[in-house]
Amino acid sequence: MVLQKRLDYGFNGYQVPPIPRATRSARRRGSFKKKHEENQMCAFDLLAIVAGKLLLDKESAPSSSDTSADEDQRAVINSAVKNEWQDEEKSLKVEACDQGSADKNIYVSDLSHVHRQGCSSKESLVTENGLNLGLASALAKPDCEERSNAEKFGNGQSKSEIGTFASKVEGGSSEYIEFGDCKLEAETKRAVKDEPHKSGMVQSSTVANICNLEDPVVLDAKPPALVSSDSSAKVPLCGNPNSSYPTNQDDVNVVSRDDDENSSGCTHPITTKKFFRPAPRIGDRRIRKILASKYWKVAPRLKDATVSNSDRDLKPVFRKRQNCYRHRRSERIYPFKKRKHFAYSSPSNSDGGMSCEFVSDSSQKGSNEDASVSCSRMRGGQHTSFLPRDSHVKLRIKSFSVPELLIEIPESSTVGSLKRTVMEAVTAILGSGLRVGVLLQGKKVREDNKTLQQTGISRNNQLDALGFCLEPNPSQIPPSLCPGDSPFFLQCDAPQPILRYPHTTGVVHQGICAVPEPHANNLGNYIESDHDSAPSPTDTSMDKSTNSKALVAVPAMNVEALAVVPALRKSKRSEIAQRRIRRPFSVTEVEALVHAVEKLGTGRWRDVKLRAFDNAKHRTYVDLKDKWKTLVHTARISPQQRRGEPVPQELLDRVLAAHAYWSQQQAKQQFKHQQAETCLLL
DNA sequence: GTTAGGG
DNA sequence: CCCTAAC
Repeated sequence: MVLQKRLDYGFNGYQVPPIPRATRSARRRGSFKKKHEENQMCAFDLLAIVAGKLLLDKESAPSSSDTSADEDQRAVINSAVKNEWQDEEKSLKVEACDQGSADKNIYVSDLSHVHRQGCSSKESLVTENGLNLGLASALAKPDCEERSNAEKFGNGQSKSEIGTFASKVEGGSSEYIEFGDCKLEAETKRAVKDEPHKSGMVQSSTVANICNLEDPVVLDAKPPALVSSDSSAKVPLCGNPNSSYPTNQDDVNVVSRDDDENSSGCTHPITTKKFFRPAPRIGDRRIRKILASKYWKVAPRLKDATVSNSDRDLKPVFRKRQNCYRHRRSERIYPFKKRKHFAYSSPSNSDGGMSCEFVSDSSQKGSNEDASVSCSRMRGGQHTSFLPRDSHVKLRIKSFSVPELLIEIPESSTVGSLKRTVMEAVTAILGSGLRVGVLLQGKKVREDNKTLQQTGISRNNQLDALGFCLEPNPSQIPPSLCPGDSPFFLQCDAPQPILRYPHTTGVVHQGICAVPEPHANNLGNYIESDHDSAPSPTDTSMDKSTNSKALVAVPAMNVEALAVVPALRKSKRSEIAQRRIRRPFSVTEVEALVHAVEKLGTGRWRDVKLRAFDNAKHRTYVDLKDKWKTLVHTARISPQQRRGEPVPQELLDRVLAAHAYWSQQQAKQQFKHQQAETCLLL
């Protein structure tokens, strides 16, 4: 039997960094690190940073002036992180940053990373993803392994639940971080007078899931939707029913363009068909069990103030989750078809100098007045140079949730394998990069070049209507979509995309969150696969708009809802690979490749790389060799059989010609060799 | 570290 | 795009 579990996690608890697979050979070759560095994901990083901050924010509210508690917590986190990363080369360190009584935060920073990025250690740095992972792992333990460090956090602070810990992330802080091509700046500020925690993620049967059309069973299951119960939370719908994948290109993108693309000076927008191949029919007759997402929901919050203690909120959740685990027993893993799931590409790996920026303001609604316009708190220095000179819109993103996951795993799988599977799924999704969509009044704002003022986002009364959603990255995003002139603004209400993760299909269906509100009916989803393909019904969800699952970002007011952390297997971390994102060659690149091969011939891939792709860091000579291989193949097949961005026939002809020529040369060489040998023998 | 080829 | 063998 195959079990399908819908997993809804608060983003906070599920920040999984892209973990490169360190194969033995990779380690041996020392390419591990390089690969790792190549896998930068700005979009995700951004989110992780924000979420990570929240998660790590000082547990205690502004009232906390207990320095010893700070120390304790820091120590706890330190040990947790250390424990989590002990097998890593990097050293993590927890730092406490005092930013005023109301802004006490604890940061964990990967010093080496910081250093590498050239950031001043004095910056309020939030760790790279790694930290989040470590913490998440720690937090997850109570769930899957009895007690854990997570609880220690709380216990030491008279709070004993993760939720509580997470709920205290209200603190304000400023963060600056640079991820290669991405420069992020996040500023948050504690709103001292937060409204009572009243809302959280609750389930709503009114909102169905966006499910894989291929799986009627799943569709029928209609897992509960995750919606905000916070009446005050106006979460714009995320996603657009009509938004097929390509349209998303217009979405604000946190990532910068590819550097190597610039050399070509030409970018190629993704064609719709590329991303809409219908999910392969699997003929899956297995019975699938859809587990209500509630079991996986994170720290649901009760609307009424009766439950002010987030601890209480969390306990049930953990129990449920524990049950879930217990019920899953098996001995065999159904490994993910990872390649199928790494289809998203993240443009974040830009080699260029473009930097994107993210400014977040945490002003609460209660203190929104100060949130609308103000630049006074902008830090001086180099970072602000990326900020608009005019009035600043301050937004606050309380949390993001990881896109929904549907996982199939044999009943006979072990719990451990389930964990690994989930981990892989999450890693795959997040590791592939996320994009951020901006919604205003439920409508997607696609004009990336418009100013906030022009779109009306900057208007105070519109801030509440502003929403963000996470979307998996398309296989390729026109670099141009990340204009350096558009700083990123995010707000608290962040609906989250839903992701289906059927391992059998190898196709990820992505639904974008929707809000149960009647007017808010935007649904969007797309199918992504690692293959270029004919357009598939972009509306796996549209047809079933009612089925689309709503995952509403945690309302601005509750943060604790994010405490849920799925089981992470630190010990298996290294086994969870992060496949490089797929980055189809553009015609321009093909052109360059062909030209170089014409000149240098096959078999000199390193030279080809140096000659034509020297500044395209993500193109290794192996990539070029592989590309040539596929080019030759492509040239030989009929145009109808070709997929992906069409390569001009002229180029293909040259490919064949060059291939033939150099093959001949090679043959000649061999012949000569043989002759020489025979001569010697004679 | 490169190259070649299977997956 | 990954992985390995072979050099």
